[in-house]
Parts: sequence; structure tokens; C-alpha cells
Amino acid sequence: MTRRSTILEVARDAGVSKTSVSRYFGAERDRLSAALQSRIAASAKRLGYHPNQMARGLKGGRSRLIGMLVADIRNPFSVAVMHGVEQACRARGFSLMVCNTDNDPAQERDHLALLTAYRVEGLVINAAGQPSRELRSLADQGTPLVLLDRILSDFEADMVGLDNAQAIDMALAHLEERGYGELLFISEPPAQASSRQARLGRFRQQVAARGLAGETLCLPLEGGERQLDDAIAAFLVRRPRAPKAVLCANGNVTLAVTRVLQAQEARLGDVGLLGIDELEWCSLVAPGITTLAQPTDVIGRSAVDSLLQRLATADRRSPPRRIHYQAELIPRGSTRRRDTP
Amino acid sequence: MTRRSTILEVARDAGVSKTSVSRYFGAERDRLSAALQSRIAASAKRLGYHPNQMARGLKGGRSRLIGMLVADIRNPFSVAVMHGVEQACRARGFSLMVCNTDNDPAQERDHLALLTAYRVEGLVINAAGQPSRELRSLADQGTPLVLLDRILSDFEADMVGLDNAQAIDMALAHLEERGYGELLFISEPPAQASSRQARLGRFRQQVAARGLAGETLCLPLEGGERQLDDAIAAFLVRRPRAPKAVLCANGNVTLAVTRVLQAQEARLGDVGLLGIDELEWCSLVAPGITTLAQPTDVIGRSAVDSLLQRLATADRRSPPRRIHYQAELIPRGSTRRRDTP
DNA sequence: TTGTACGCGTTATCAT
DNA sequence: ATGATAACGCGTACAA
Repeated sequence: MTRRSTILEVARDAGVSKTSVSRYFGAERDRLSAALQSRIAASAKRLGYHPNQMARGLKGGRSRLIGMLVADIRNPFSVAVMHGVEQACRARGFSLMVCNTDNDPAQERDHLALLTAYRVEGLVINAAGQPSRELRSLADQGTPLVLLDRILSDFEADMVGLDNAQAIDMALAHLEERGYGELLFISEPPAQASSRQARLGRFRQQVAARGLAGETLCLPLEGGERQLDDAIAAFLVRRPRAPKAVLCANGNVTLAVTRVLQAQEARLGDVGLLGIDELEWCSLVAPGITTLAQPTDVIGRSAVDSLLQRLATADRRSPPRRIHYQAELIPRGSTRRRDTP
Repeated sequence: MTRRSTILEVARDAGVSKTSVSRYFGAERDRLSAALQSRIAASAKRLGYHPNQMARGLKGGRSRLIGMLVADIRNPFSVAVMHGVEQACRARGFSLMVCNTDNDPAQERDHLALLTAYRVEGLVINAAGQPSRELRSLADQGTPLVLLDRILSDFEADMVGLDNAQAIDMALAHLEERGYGELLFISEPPAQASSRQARLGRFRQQVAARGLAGETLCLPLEGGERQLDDAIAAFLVRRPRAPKAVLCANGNVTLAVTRVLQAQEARLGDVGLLGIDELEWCSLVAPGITTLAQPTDVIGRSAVDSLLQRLATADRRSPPRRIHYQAELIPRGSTRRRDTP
């Protein structure tokens, strides 16, 4: 059990000064003579030396840490974005501290305090509705922030996410083209997240604009199963004016709705189903569920880019940028009607 | 943009010494008079002071950081375990640094170096086959390690995972009871992970012991699609001696196999399907896919417990503990035959 | 090209 | 009960 060695020990072992060792592991390796370099390399290797990032951070004020706040780590969308975030961080020489809040404001505050304590240099945030005091404080201290998939009321920050209007338009165009005319849009409660509001609002507006019959249903997925079941049953039973379709505001909704439709033995396609968020199993549920895929990896990388750009240019306070990416439609059987061949 | 304040500023503002402020935020708050406490609290709050964890770590050698290495962050099983790990960390006052290696040994080494640099106090590892030099070095320096779901050859460390033998036995018993007698076990290449070897070996042994017809197929999921397709087709076409069933060694395999079975228009149940790892969509693919669920949350928490126990008792070097949890069978339609009512 | 000396923010030790 | 001071490991002026 070798104790962890310090820069001083390496210096002694190599017969050089701390400074030289520091330079060797820092950005000034070139300034060292070849002789010194190899001696230091040898000693460091033999002693298993690794610079202490804590000490580095202390000294330079640079933790090389990016923090990420995730509302629900078990949501595949979040994980996919996180994958992109992590890649981008690594590529740019940063490490990532991921915190899952389980949609709990208290956990969110705790985690923010922690990330503050570790002096993260930037923050990628996908979390609950209202900006906490901790968050404001972080922003106030000049820590670059990026909001994922949602904006916060009364809080200025960069954000990157989906072009919700385009996504809804694309969904409606597809459903219309496939002959569905009576639509039900189902979402989790929109109060929490701006993107939910955006999708909901656009749906209402465009359904009217296109002269379709459309209604909306907002309810919590946990605890609202019964209500969801009843609502869908009522929707399906009603005397049809046109073929019916359900539009799901995100992947969780798609999952819950698919469960209900199967329980009610509805035939996908005869009743249309289109979900926002592509999930690995959507192609498996016969005859395949049509989805709108988000470019998750790009979103994640873009978030980090945004962050690091603010960091590099020391540009806080310029007006927030909002980046919206286009969804991609993946047509499958759940939006192909069989009753009218 | 308020600059981040330090302990010294708080001390000055409150008219006390650094030491007292340090005590207030540390474990010795009681030793301070009520008067001092309230003055410090007020100043700290007004200045938005948070102790710098970097400095703390540097001074005390305690980073309060746990590292986690994940082979594939997009694997739901990994995420589920990670959820448990994170909960346990938080509950015990630690933060978690998660690193995804995408099954790439190079990334694994990089990440280990990073985690070393941040002086993580413990490491939860779910990663590729051979222990890298970095890993050995970490272990050698006394950092507690826990292996998740796999042991490493020629490398002693605690581990927590599934009781693979029990899982396979349970699967075979279920399939046998349901009348399947000709089995195909499909796994990703076992060289990478010990748990794959354990499942594979147990399958071979028990199939023989029970007098069943069993064969095995090992292949990489990416790039091996064609081969998988052919192998399953051959298995299905063969003249049956008994009802056939496929046993999938993990969730990824289940996904791939389900795709193939659907493409070949096999009726689930008529050809049995049982997968290790419960996934949210397994109940959705008609008539439901029978699975063996791992207690992911418990596994994650248990891993952290194991770590922290080593830490607390400063007990490195006592023989490695191995903790195995039982799988739970979730029977669904994919293992219910319809041809013999 | 290489080394000396100081400070980053904190906690631990020793006084008072 | 409180404070002064010395480390912790490192980077960086500055000096040589």
C-alpha cells in the first residue's frame, strides 16, 4: 500500500525543483530540457504520481469541473443528453459531476450547494420549475449556466432544446396526412417545465388553425393511471367525426399511453399513436410506434459548447442565447390506418 | 456579480477568527457560543458563503467524493444501479462522480486517472475485462474498490452483483415447468465480463443435469445482427424434439433477440423467450416478455455500503467480500405456450 | 533553462 | 470558548 506521492517527492526523487515537476505536468513542458523531462517522467512513473486536482483547483481557481443537474436520471432522454454532455466535457478537458434530483426541489437545492462547494465552472441544468435561491446565487456569481429543454420563469440563462413548435407542426402534418382528424394530446403537468407548455400551446393553436378536432389532457403519470385510463376510454368510445389519434408529449407519456391502449385492446394504427422522444422499444411494439426523435447527443454537446464559450470569453451578462434543434419524424405502423385500405 | 467569498471575509465581517468560522461549518459548531454562532450565520448568509470543498479536501485529505465507472451509461441496468449508488452516496454525505467508458479501455484509463486526480475516496466499478495499470495502482494506494456485476481476473476486490447460478436455475426451472425442452442461450461475448461467463457456464451445466437440449450462442450485438438472425432462424427451423425457447443473458440481448423474432414472425410463447434484466417495455411487447429482474437499487446501495465500510474501518486488505443478490422472476406471456392448451 | 518563495482556502494544533 | 499559526499540494511571479 504505497502512499500517494506528492509533487515534492517526485522533485526530490528526480533531483529537480517542484517548479520543474509542476511545469512538466502543466502547460509548460516545452520549457524543460529533454534531460529534465525524462528524469521527471521516470520518477513520476515509478512513484505513481498524479497531480492533485484539489490543490490545482485551489491554486488556480479552476476546478475543471462541470456540473449537471438531471431531473430524472432514469429517463432515457436525460441519459442520452447526458451522454453527449459527458463526451463534450471530456473532449474539452473537463470532468462531469452528475446530480440526479428525482424531481425533488429539496434535492435540487442540496446538489446545487454541493456543486457550488466543488466550484464547478459551469452548470448544465435540467430541473424543476422555479429557480431556487441557490441557482440564482450561482448565476449571480458568474457561473455559466445552460438550461436543458426548458426555460425558467424570471431567470435569464442560455438554453438548448427542441424546437417545440416545429415538432408539433411536424406531428400534426403527419397525422393529418395519414388521415387522422380527431386528436388527443396528452402531457404531464405543464407547470413544471416550459417545454411542456410550449408543446401544449402550439398544439392548441395549430389544431385550431388546421381545423382539426383536438383536445388536451394533462395529468401526473404517477397516481394518475386511473384517470388516464378513463380519459382514453372516453376518447375512444365517443362517436367519431374522423379517425382518432393520440399525441404523446414525451417518452414517459408514450409508455403510459401504450400500456393503456394495450389494456383496452385498441389496435395501434386504427387509433393513431405518435410520441415525442424516440425509445429503443418503439419499433418493437407492433406495428411500431411512430415517434419524433430529438437529437439528444447534439443537444448535450451543444449545451457544453455554450457553457465553455461563455467561460472562455468571460462573457457573462450578454443576452441569453436560445438554441433549438429540429426533431426528426420516424414513421411507423402506429400512424397507418388499416380500416381504409 | 458577487465574487465568491472566503472564510476570511466571513470572519472579518463577523468580527471573529477564521477558526471560529471553520468550526461553525465543521463538526464543532457546539463549541461556539450562541452569540458567535448567530453572528457567523448572519455574515455567512449575507455574503453567500459556502466552504470551498477543494480547500477542505486539500487540507484534510478527504475529498468526500466517490467515483463510479460505468461501461455503458445507456444501458438501463447500469443507470438503475447508478441511481442506487447516488442515493446511498448522498445519504452518507458523499458526492458522486460518474464516468462513462463506452466500453473503451482507453477511456477507462483516462477516467481512472481523473478520478485519481480528484482523490476520490472510493470507487464503484463496472467496466471492461482486464484491470488496467491505473486500477491496480489505485487499489495499491488503498482506495476502496467495489466491482459491480463482474469480477476481474487476477485482481482482488469486493464485488456485488447477481447470484448468477440461482438466476439461471430459476430460469431453467421456469422454462422446464412451462414445457420448453429445447433451449438456446444467447449472450454477448463472455470474455469481457465474468457474470457472462458465470451465466453461460451454469446454463451449460444445468441443461445437462436436467437432461434438456441446450445450446449456446455468443456474439457481439453490434455487427453481429446478421449472424444472430441466421442462428435464430436455424434454431427455429430445426425439427423440434421439444418446444423451443430462447434465454437471453441480459437486457441488450433481449432487445436484439426480440427484434429478430419479430422480423421472423415467430409467435412469442410458441417459441419461448426469457430475458435476464427487467426493462420497462417488456410488458408492452405482446404477449409480454418474461424476465428475471435484478434488484438494481439494492445492488447500488450495497456497493456504496461496502465501500464506506472499508473506508470507515480503514480495513483494506482483508479478504474480498462477494455479495450476490437473488433475481426475481416476472412471468409473462412469452413463456406460455398456446399450441397445447 | 531552472529554482525560490508566496499564496490559494481550509482545518488541525497549540495557545490563551 | 476563542484565536494565532502552520501545514495541505500545487502554480506562478520573480529571480538567477
